[in-house]
Parts: sequence; structure tokens; C-alpha cells
Amino acid sequence: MVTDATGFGPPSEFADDVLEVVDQIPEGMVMTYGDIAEVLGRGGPRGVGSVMARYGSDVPWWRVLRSGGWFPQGLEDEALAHYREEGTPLVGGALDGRRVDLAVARWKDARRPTA
DNA sequence: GGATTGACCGGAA
DNA sequence: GTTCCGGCCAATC
Repeated sequence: MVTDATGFGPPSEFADDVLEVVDQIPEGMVMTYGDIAEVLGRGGPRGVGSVMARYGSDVPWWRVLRSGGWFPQGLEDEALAHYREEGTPLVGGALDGRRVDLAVARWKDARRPTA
């Protein structure tokens, strides 16, 4: 079997699954790293974050956040801009608005990639 | 092949 | 309520 995708293509089946789930998140909805890991039934919050950090460029990474609804570290400003643009429900208000309202924006209907 | 880092989570002090 | 610690998994050097 091809030990590695030389040239181009999914770096690993795991990363492909993570990107697939994130790509399923509709506008105005968000998921936490732990939720994605749970949906996949594999890996962990670190595994998803690691893959996202390298290949998240191909998916709406701003719809993925940490537990509690906090934005990813280092991209709070970028994520916040996307949320305001998509109308994602924030908590605290425009002044604080540094957190997402998981009570309304938490996407749980994501399904495992059948690919 | 091994060791370190990284967009994390949860519990305890 | 906030802060610190260890544990977890995958990718990269």
C-alpha cells in the first residue's frame, strides 16, 4: 500500500476525517475539538487540534473552538471577524463577545465521514 | 526510530 | 472565580 501520499492528497485518513466533519458544520454553528474527536470516536482534543493546525486551512476552522466556546489560541481576532460576519451567536456582547454561545451554536448532528 | 511541539480537556488547589 | 497540573493524540523535526 502507499505508505505515504507523495505529491498531494490527504496526509492521513485521520486528518481527512477531521476536515470532513469540520466541513459539515453549517454557518452559524460551531463545534469543540473534544466533540469532533468524540464524533470520530478516535484521537483526542490534541489530535484534532494538531491536524487542524496543519490542514485546517482547507476547512472553516473558525467554526471549531475550545471547550466552553472560547476561540482557538492565536486566532481569536480572525475567528471573531468570521463570527460577526456569519452572525454566530456570541456571549457577553459586542464589547466582550469573545465567547460563542454553545447553548445555541453547538452543532451535534455531525456524522462520521462515510468516505 | 525517538523526542518535542501544538489551534486541547478536565479536574484539583 | 481564577490558576496550575497532568494526561492525550497526532504531526513534525
